[in-house]
Amino acid sequence: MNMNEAIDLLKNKGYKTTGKRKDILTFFEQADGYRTAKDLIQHLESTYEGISFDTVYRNLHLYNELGILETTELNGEKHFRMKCTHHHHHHFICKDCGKTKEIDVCPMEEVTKRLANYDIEGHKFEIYGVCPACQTV
Amino acid sequence: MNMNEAIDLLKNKGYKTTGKRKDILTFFEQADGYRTAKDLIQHLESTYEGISFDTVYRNLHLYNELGILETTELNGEKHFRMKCTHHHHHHFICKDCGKTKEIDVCPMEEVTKRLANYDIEGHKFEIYGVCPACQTV
DNA sequence: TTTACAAATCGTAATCATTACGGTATTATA
DNA sequence: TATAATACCGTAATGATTACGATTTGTAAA
Repeated sequence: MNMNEAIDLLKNKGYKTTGKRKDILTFFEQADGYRTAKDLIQHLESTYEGISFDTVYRNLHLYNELGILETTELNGEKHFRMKCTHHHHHHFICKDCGKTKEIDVCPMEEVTKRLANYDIEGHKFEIYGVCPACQTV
Repeated sequence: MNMNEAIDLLKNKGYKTTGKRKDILTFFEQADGYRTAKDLIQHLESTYEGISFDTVYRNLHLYNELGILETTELNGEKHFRMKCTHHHHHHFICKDCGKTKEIDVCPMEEVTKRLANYDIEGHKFEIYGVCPACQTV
């Protein structure tokens, strides 16, 4: 998902494309990794002083519902990033900068075989650590 | 990890084995799956009316540090279960009853190869859904 | 078995992320 | 440009978790 696809999606669904909505998309497009609501608020404050929590969280939820953003929970805080739409994969997540690296390994085919009578609704596979750019040594 | 191992560990480390601590262990031993702090408080209330949040959370953290419990974050709430100490594996987690099923599949060997310059500190692989016992059909 | 003291607990307040809401402003489009 | 639906603001409420001074309790030495 990118900026233009997201804006088209908003328009097609009848949502208004406000300046704040565009700026939120730009923020995540440039982030290239996971960011929190707090990160976003801090970023938006420079342009929109006193922006409301309501606006931020409402739009994060909207984008999540529309499949513009994907989310994960780390350290008791929700993190968001632009949704990867091209093919199924997982992520290494850098705990310092939040940037992600695609991992094209998924063991679900094998796992599904072993859970014959289970109703599988989803799965999560994430690798945590420090990316090369953030290593101080 | 089981009740007796946990109590021995507490004693060896110089922690006191109070009635509440034992009851918390019993609760998780019988749970056979993930439970929240709220679940635990509700259970303890029947024996210890007005038990303090401090007591509950302090002991959950202690048990987590000592490797008696393991934890995961679901729906914005921390969930705890007795730690599996025998060998490395992952879990299917039933969203209705919290019970888990061991999954002896872990793709980390392959993943490690693909993250040569990355400092890997941990990973999470969980499968979510409904277990056979909770399926209403 | 008392005593002494560190550890554990209580009762409650504070914190942090998130959600909710009534009133106002803005956007899309007719 | 008028209109109505949508978005936003300012702020209060919620829910999980953390924190803290005062009090109680286990443990082990005397």
